Amino acid sequence: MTATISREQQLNEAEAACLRRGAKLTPLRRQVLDLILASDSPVGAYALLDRLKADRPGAAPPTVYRALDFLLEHGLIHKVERLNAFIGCTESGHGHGHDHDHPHQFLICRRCGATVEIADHAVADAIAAAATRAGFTAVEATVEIEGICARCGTA
Amino acid sequence: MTATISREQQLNEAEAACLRRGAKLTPLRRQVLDLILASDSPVGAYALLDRLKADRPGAAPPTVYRALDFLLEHGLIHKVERLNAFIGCTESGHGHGHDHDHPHQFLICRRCGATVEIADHAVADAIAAAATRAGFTAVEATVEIEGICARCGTA
DNA sequence: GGCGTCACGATATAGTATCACGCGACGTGA
DNA sequence: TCACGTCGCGTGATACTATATCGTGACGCC
Ligand SMILES: [Zn+2]
Ligand SMILES: [Zn+2]
Ligand SMILES: [Zn+2]
Ligand SMILES: [Zn+2]
Repeated sequence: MTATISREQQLNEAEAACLRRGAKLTPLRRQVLDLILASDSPVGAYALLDRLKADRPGAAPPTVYRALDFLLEHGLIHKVERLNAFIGCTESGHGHGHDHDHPHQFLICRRCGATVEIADHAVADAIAAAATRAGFTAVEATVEIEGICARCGTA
Repeated sequence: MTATISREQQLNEAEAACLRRGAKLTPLRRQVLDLILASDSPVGAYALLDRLKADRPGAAPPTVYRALDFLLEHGLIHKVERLNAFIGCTESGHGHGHDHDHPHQFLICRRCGATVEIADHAVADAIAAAATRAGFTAVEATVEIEGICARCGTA
């Protein structure tokens, strides 16, 4: 399990997921997603724009933001608020496909910048309980944990 | 308990807390903190700047960002990442003073924008446990829960 | 063919945050 | 008393992030 999936394969799965939802993963959107998946840490919109310009000289901020909006909307990527950057969703292709908005948390390494997505039920439950206790109806939660990753901690 | 504290009193407590830490709550910093406490929802840096300009025509972005950095560093305010805005820490004056960096979470109402800080131990513990399980050393966590507040939910 | 929707190009602008330089106030020790 | 370092802040420029607006061509539908 947790076998490494090729980017090509991820893209194809994403395309299929979009079709199931009645949406289209156009070449542009596919390319932006590919650029995000190709990076091992979260990528900023303007970094994407720069890379995009190599292929599409006419690309401008709205070009990339529109693609990002689409990918976010369909759960193919997430935004890391602390970094103003975007990262591919790793919960796809592991059984339950792309939820539109599944509970997730990020572990962000201060030293190397590596950011991994986890989906911890205990955290999600504790958050839901805390919200309820405060008379609050939780819809979604941003959880971004900063610290030192295993690789950097043992080095 | 949880008696309402006047802003004046909060400011004086903040000043005392700074002194204890060997820092100075200068008039400028005090004024920025006052503006933040005066708002019932998180305030953006440029909104603060506009209000600051009434008193200090020369104020510029660095003026407010330097004050914000100081206030953040000393735990007097927090940043709400989802909103790019700042809010006073409500854990002060309730016994344990201003921790430099205490665990906290935000409940952000989608309808009215009201944002309240909570300090739920179960959430903090669940996050610490999840991080440990992943071999990650957590240092601090951003937790921002979006939904509908009690007031808006019952209306 | 007329029409609505959608994806995208293109230009401009808004909103958020930092850099770099300088200067005066203050404390400290020679 | 003076040289020196630190700190707080003024000031101008710049970088970085995100959105508004208008136009146009492709496509599906009737
Ligand atoms: Zn995900
Ligand atoms: Zn690391
Ligand atoms: Zn607080
Ligand atoms: Zn509300």
